[in-house]
Amino acid sequence: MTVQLEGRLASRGDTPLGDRCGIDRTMQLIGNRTAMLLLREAFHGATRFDSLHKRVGVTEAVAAQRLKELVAAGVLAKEPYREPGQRTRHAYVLTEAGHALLPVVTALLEWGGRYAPSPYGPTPLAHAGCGEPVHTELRCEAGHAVPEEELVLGTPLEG
Amino acid sequence: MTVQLEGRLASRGDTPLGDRCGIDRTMQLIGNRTAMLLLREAFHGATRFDSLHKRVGVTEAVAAQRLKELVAAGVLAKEPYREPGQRTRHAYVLTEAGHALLPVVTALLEWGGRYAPSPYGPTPLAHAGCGEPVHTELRCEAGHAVPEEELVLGTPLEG
DNA sequence: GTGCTGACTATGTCATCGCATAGTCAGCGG
DNA sequence: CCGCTGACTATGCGATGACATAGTCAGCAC
Repeated sequence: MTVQLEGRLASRGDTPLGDRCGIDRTMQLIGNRTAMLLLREAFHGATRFDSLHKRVGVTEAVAAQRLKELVAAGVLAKEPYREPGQRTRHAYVLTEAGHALLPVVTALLEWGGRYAPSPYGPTPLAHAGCGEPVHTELRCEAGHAVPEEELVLGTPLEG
Repeated sequence: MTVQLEGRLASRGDTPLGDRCGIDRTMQLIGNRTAMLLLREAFHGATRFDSLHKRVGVTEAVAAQRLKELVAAGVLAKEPYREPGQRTRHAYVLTEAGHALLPVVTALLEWGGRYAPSPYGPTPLAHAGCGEPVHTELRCEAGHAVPEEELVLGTPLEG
């Protein structure tokens, strides 16, 4: 019923993990509502400050602050671009680390659609190739779907 | 390079999504560091208040508050139990909605291990069945791995 | 060089989240 | 019924995050 633990983790008693844990570090970097919503819009293809702040629905000050943090975290990069007849502007684009956050974003989206339903209903994800619904799930490199009770957590401190 | 949008979402201009978005609702319910860390410990099998608050490393007041919120959100349930020779206590156990958060937690863990590295190294996930490393990824119901550029987002407001 | 627009920055205020310390409360052992 | 322990609750304070309003700044159009 719970994740299996290995090595030092298995008998850590009640000592806190602190920043040994990747969840903690991730949440400290990008674990707030506004950052996630900015990422959502980045995945939707929004790149301009104006568009991002309006679509997320926060004030410019907050958007500027969060975007600065996301750039500092290496999740977004500021790239100069110029449209014809326009001055040079900066686009916020997802870095590799940013793109790697897609499972986080989709997992939050799926869960919210199912367990925090709204009058608007869930937002379905689909595969462009075959049209089938898409889910965020655990798979091992051998291709097996991994249910919770078959998940083993190693410890980073040994070996 | 970005998620493809369908229907009303495709041309929403710069209007905010607000709580039409499952990401937003999820983040409002459980989108803070302490809640995620409490869930981490719940997945590790911790059920008792004392254990949870110590392992997460927050004060009792904060743990009590967050646990109350998680119970209200339907993610944890308080269940009475009695050990022999002990008085009745309450265990915090994951509900079905709570278990459904596993992909969120593992996605955060994986990302942190890779892109917010610590001196302790990443925490590897493995499949108990075959020993292979496990990843949180997007799959369609036909079994295809879905890369970002093949992901289509529907809109909840039509049909 | 004036105006316009996109992209911020500044200020002030309020709510939320965290910490630290201290207090409460229930019930079993003695 | 006294004390201990686990599980909270209360209070006070500082940091963070949000909002609203207003100001700045760069550069192209004219």
